[in-house]
Amino acid sequence: MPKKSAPPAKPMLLRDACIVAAQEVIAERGIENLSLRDVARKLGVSHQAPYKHYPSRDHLLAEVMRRCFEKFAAHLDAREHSDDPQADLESLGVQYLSYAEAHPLEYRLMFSTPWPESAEHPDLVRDAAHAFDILRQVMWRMHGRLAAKRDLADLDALFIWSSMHGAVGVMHGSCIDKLNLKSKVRNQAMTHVMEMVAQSLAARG
Amino acid sequence: MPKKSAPPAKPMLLRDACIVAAQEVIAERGIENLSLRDVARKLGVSHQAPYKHYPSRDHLLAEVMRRCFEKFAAHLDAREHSDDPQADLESLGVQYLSYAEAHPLEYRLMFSTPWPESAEHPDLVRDAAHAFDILRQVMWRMHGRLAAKRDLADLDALFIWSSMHGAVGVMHGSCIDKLNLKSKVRNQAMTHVMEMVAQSLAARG
DNA sequence: TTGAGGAGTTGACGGTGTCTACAAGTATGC
DNA sequence: GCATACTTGTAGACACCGTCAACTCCTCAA
Repeated sequence: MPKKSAPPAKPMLLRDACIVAAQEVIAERGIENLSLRDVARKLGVSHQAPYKHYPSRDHLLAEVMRRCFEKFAAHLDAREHSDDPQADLESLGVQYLSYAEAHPLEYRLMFSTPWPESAEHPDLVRDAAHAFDILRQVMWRMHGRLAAKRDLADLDALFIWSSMHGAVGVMHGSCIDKLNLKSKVRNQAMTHVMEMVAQSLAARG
Repeated sequence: MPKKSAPPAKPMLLRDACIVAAQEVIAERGIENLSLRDVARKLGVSHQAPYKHYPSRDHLLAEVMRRCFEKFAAHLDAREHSDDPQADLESLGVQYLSYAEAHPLEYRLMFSTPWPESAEHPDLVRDAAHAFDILRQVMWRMHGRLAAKRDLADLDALFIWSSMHGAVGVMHGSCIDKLNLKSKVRNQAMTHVMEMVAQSLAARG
């Protein structure tokens, strides 16, 4: 038998440890300051060891990103579900924002960092699409079953995502501090965005 | 007299040439692949020459960013002005999106790249704030003169900016290609976002 | 004439990603 | 029992990067 039958419980310790260490470095000093040598040092291992598990820096980064999407989707799924699509959408929005608030660097990594060559990382693509599908399906439920309304539901999903994503980018970005806005305004901004989105959906009936 | 009176027409060729070259590199290969040595090579000059004009890489980058904001604000000011604030806002939105479309890397540089230490770059801060004020003043006009409505106007401005910025980030980002959306939906997405924003503003009267 | 200072040069240092070669450990096949 | 291959890790080298320091010109005012 040339092949062993699914070697169970392979240790693969370093492979996972690299991810954890990379996440730590990113959380501490941002994506742009992540270096594989840092990761290796943090693990007390030679600077070349990670290359045995990841062909390149980008491959490690892609795996980190993929796990972020996985965690992100799980976070969205863990919302307070509701039979009312309207209420479900609202709790989805709250959950989206709370993730961005709690993990700003992971959020930036997922949505504001150029992806590595995507063809080489199908798992990353799959898990990213799955996260979006959560929103998509809420919108499908909201618009009813008619296939004709599918396009409108997708458009609305993109609009909602845009507003949430934009609000996160604006409020957590570098500019916002420099616009001398009242702190009262800044504190209300997120909820104002959510209210306006809800209003625009309601206005159409 | 210890100070010469405003030395006119200082050549300062290299100083400006560095900016132009840096913009070219960014336009060709993105911000993360910009290196000062690249810039110097492109100008046929030693790798240390740029340091005579910029104390560090970040200072050069800050100046590039500042000029982006300057150009961006000028682009917004060049819109079709209208006395009707509603129409003015719409043409402002169109202009915003057309800039992001035409200069995606500059846009990313301004709004999705961590800023260098801001205290050292007051000019950057000033020019960035000026760009936002264009939107802000349209909203002030729309809400009338009452000081009490200033906060609401600012909140609306943040909402509008969020939606536009988010739409740009979503539609020009890495994810959108991977969600198997109909191309019809993708083409309509931007205008749909603008319609929804207009609707949410109108719904409140 | 001189000398001070700006512009640009060369060289070095430590950091980085990546390539290649090498040394153990471990499983497999005969 | 032993040779073979594969895995996991090490060490060294290379090219590139940002930055520091010292050096050479060249200009222009005193």
